[in-house]
Amino acid sequence: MPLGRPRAFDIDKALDRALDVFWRKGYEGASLPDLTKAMGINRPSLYAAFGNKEALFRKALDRYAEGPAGYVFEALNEPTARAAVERLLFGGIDLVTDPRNPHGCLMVHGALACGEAGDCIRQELASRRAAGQTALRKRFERARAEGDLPPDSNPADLARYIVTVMHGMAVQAASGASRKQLRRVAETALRAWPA
Amino acid sequence: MPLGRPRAFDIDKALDRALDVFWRKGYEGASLPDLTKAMGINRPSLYAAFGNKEALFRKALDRYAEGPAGYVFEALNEPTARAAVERLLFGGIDLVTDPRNPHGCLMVHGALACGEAGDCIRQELASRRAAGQTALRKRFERARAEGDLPPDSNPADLARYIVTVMHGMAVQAASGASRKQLRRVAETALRAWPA
DNA sequence: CGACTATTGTACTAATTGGTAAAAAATTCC
DNA sequence: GGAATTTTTTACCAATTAGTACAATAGTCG
Repeated sequence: MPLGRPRAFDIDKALDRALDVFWRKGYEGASLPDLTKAMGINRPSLYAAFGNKEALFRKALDRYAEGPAGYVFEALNEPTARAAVERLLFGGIDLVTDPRNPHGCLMVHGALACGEAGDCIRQELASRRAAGQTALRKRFERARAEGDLPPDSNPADLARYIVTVMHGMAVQAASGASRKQLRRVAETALRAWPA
Repeated sequence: MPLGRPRAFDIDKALDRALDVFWRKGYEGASLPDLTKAMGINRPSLYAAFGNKEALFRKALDRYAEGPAGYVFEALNEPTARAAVERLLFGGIDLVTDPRNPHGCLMVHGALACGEAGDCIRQELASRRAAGQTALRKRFERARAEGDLPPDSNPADLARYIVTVMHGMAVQAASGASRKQLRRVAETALRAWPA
């Protein structure tokens, strides 16, 4: 039980609200009034609890990775590369078209192009996307070593291809594509999968 | 020869500079000082010549569509659907990785997520992307009617798939992917093409 | 109760945002 | 050489940006 006046809001719920705002408007597009209003707190409370806008975004990003985007880790643990890819694609579609959330992917459109103020976050997102791609490549390398993928397949190329399709689908979702439409995209994309 | 004091700058060159700034920073991320500095003019000249920031962006967008993105029209005029798709993919890669330009696609990351101020441009970009996808679908419908695509192929799905890959590659390019890497992505994507 | 500690609300700051008023300057028309 | 017209320059505006100082408040500890 901490000392001093108790915090009057649920810090996790507030973070969820902040995540929602960043998800919908991006890092630079989300203003502090937007955030504080959605979080139901005033500005000094935000700064006391989260640091500043950038730190708040990073915490929201962590929450995004562990929560909504958590399916990625499960996908990588599927027994076969094919199963992993299917789960990645269809799980990703469910995420970026979830009616309860803003459509699209925070890691893609949180800060894809921005002014100097957001450059640091832009790089952070790019490096997280790259990390995801690397994890997938490693999964494919393992699959090839296990005979799950043919010896002439290229894990790096496959990983980049799958990630490219996923990012493209995030753009599609942000533009209003439906879950059904994206599932057909995923099925088409899977036709490129090595036999 | 127009009346009054002659304009001291080349309006087309200025627009090219503005396009470059928007391309690199996005609509909201590009500030007026960014723009005027790059264009080499001061603010009232910008407003007199282009209207306002939004009108300037729209003109830059038109220029983008006719100039750098002009390959799309040529691609759609290729004799076969397969040739059109290849030209679309590899031409798009050349565009989004052109060392002379900011990496990525203005129509994708010009305003993917933003505050209320940019919402109008966000919709404009989404509708232009949709228009491109529709044009591709029509091209595929024609191809199927001509026997160039198998009767059981789905033009709408194929168009959405190709556009998705292209948008994904734009994200990849904005994150630093090389031309060579994206060409391998395109080759992988083409394995999904109907025989 | 009183000391201590942390959060809250209000009010503020300095810088930046997009946009403009008004005068000076450069050209054409008569 | 004016009069008319348009662009340039400088200076400004109101609104918004992220961030903070400070006093009031609400708790725990002794």
